[in-house]
Amino acid sequence: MAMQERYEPKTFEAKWQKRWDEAGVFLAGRRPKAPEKYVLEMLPYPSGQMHMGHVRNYLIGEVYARYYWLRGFDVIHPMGWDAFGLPAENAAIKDGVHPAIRTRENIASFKSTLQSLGFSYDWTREIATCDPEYYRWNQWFFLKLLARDMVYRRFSKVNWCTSCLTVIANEQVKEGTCERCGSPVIEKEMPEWAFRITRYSDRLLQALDELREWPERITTMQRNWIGRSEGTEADFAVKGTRDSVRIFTTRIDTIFGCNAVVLAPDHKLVPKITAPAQRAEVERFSARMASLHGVERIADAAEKEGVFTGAYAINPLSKEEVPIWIANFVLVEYGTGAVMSVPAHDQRDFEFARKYRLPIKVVVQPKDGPKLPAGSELSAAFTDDGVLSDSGEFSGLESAEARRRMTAALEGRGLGKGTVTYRQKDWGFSRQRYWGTPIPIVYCEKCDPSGNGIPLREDQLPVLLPDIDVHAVLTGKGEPPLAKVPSFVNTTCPRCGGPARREVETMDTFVDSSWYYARYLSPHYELAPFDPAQARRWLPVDIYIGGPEHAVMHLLYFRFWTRLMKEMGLTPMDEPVQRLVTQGIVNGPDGRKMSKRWGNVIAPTPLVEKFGADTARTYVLFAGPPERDIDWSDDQVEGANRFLKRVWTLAFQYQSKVAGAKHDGTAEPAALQIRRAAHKCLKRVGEAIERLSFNTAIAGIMEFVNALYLVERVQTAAERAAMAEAIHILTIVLSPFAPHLSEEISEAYGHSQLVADRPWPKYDPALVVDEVLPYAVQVNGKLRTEIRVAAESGEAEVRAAAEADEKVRSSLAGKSVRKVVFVPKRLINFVAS
RNA sequence: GCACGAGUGGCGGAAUCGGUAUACGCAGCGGACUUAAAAUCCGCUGGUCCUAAAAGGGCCGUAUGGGUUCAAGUCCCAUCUCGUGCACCA
Repeated sequence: MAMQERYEPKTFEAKWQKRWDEAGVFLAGRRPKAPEKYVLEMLPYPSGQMHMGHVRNYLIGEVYARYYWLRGFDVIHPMGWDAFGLPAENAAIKDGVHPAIRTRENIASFKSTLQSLGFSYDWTREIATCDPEYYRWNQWFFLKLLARDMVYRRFSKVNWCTSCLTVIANEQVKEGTCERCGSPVIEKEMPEWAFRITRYSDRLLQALDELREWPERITTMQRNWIGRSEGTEADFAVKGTRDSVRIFTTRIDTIFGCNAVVLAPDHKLVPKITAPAQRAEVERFSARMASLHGVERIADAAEKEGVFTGAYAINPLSKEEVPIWIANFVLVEYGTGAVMSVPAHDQRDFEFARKYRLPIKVVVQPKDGPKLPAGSELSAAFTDDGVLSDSGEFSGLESAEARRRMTAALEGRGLGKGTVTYRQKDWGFSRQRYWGTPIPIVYCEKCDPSGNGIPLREDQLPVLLPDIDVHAVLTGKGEPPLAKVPSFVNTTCPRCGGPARREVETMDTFVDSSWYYARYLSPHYELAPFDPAQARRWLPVDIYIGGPEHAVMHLLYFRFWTRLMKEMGLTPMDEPVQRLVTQGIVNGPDGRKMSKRWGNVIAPTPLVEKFGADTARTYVLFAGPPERDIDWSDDQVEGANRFLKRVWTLAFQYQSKVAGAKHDGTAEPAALQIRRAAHKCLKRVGEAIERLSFNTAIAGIMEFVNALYLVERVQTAAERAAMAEAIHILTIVLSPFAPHLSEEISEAYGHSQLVADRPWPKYDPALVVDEVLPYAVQVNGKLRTEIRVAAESGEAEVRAAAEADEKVRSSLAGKSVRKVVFVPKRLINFVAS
């Protein structure tokens, strides 16, 4: 079939998409004996409009997946939809469109856009988390985890809008008011369901060391998030009572410098210990702190404020009496909600002591250097470790040793212990939302008078999300939406069969995304969330690609869930993902983040219309390395399109002349030159793709095409065969990037087999080494000239050739060579004086 | 404040293990083709100095200042700027 002269991608891109689909070339599992690759991109939330940032994310996995298919692997490259969630529900409150309808439309739009770009997904494995077929397994996991005591009910602070009378999300709180109605938002204690992820804090932290193919900044963020700190808890007896205050500190070595004990304003001992004379002031302060929204209390951070309670505590080691204060900077939810204040060795305590004129006592001296002045003379806290002074029997010890001995002393007297504290909290996962997975719990007054909740039996799953009258139920006000649906709420108790009420909260969508990667392996499996045999074959995921904004929450939950699944015997490994890639943002042409507000959003569809899918793909991948942000550039898009046109024109020009040409005779120099370029390209592109350097892979193909344009003569049988081979190699190396163009050319050259189903040729090692190499010649490290010598030359020959060079001779004139540094294949350096 | 990452031509970027800095693309300039333009193809393109110019050559140059080394964009120390994340965490 003759090619037409012009490159018109519109005339053939859809054809190839159909052919790939019909041939089933991207169906995972079609090479059961081959080694496997699991290529996964974070599943998208299908919002209204797909933009190029999504496309970039998926293209990284796309090229990788297509490459490994060519390399003979069995590849799974699935796509699905994170279909539950807040935006669809908020939109429904606004315009009354049922979230299910909107979500279905958005999915259809996303899917057709992805298909128009020629993505190699195995669509037979598509999942949507809002399908009962999927979310019933969230419910199944919930029941299993409840049985393993990994789920519990607790009270927790939520944002409560005083006008909507409902819980709102953090991102809906704007400067302490509700984004929707502008009314004040307060913190309110509400019951919620939580997973005991903190039982795994230590394991999740330790295993980060093993994740060598994760970006360091992601593992660092997870470390900080988990926030492990080793310290000591110590009991300060409250003078004149039987109570004691338990404090947490990482610097027990400074305890002899303690001038006060400071409690959180909402610490439970506060009302009990406050002296009558101080009561009014303490209550006023506590009330003011409670009325502040959490965000404001932190925003006000600079100013440290506190109030004396009138009570005194006894230092368990020094036996000194110190006052008990309450202060805004102590948080009830961290550590024990109480600290010892040591102003000489903690900057925050220092500022506090200055403000309220509390005594400052130095008890740690620098190991070397001058001694610290008396506490009253200090200008800032000394927070480093050092040597203890004025610390009774512990004086003279170094800080680390003192911490061990003091902790042991406290333990011995039953007044404390060494502990580990984590910043990470348990994962509260219940939401007062409609558009999520119903929690399979009922409340029965007869069987469960305390309202702990009765789990359903597995055979009662799934609890289906009821259809609703959107206007009546999704109001954004009052009770949770499901509470307004009597047919859902009213049910029977699984124990006594009497009347009962269903749990009306739904699950956080992070539950959906914690295990979806395993569901792709057997998306219609009915006995369990997925088939463990498939898990053994495909897991862990080889490469996982997504935005760095998911560094902590999603990726920690995802790791946590993987451990749970292993303990349930479902999966073989501790960690879900071998290699993690976090891709950069695609900014608008103005360098600002794409957003409707700036009107700088670039959508894929018009681009595909104008230039074709292959240009869109090639541009995005050529623009920069995957992890870096890029600014959209229309000029560079034109450049990518020009390159593909050049490929087309090249193929067009040689089609009638070389298609099908074969020759295996002796290598003629002109033919050899073409073959060298082709095989070097093959090597370079393969290596670049493996290290995800797609921009240099494309640069390598461009250089190859440029070289083919400079070929002057293609006449002999050997030359024609070399050109035919070169164009064949070109279609292969180009196919992960511009697959439609590759197929079209390949077909025109008489190949009936799809490029997507052909092997990546092995490069010929003999063709990728040069016969003559350029050597840099340096004198004292400065470049003087470049010489060309036979590739197999050793140091002596290169040196002789270099010394024969005119410029080198003049540079060395009058000097004696003291040393010669020879780097094979690169350079020779004369060190002379 | 703490942690992490980045800083290379007019622009996007390349340099994989310490070994010829600026590959490839964009923009710009020149040429070919054309009545002309566009498109296409070919070539040039870091700064500065020597020279009328060319050829040729010298010096400087990867945020800044030091250091290690025969050799530094790359390693070490300090500083500046930008980005991201976390933040009264005891």
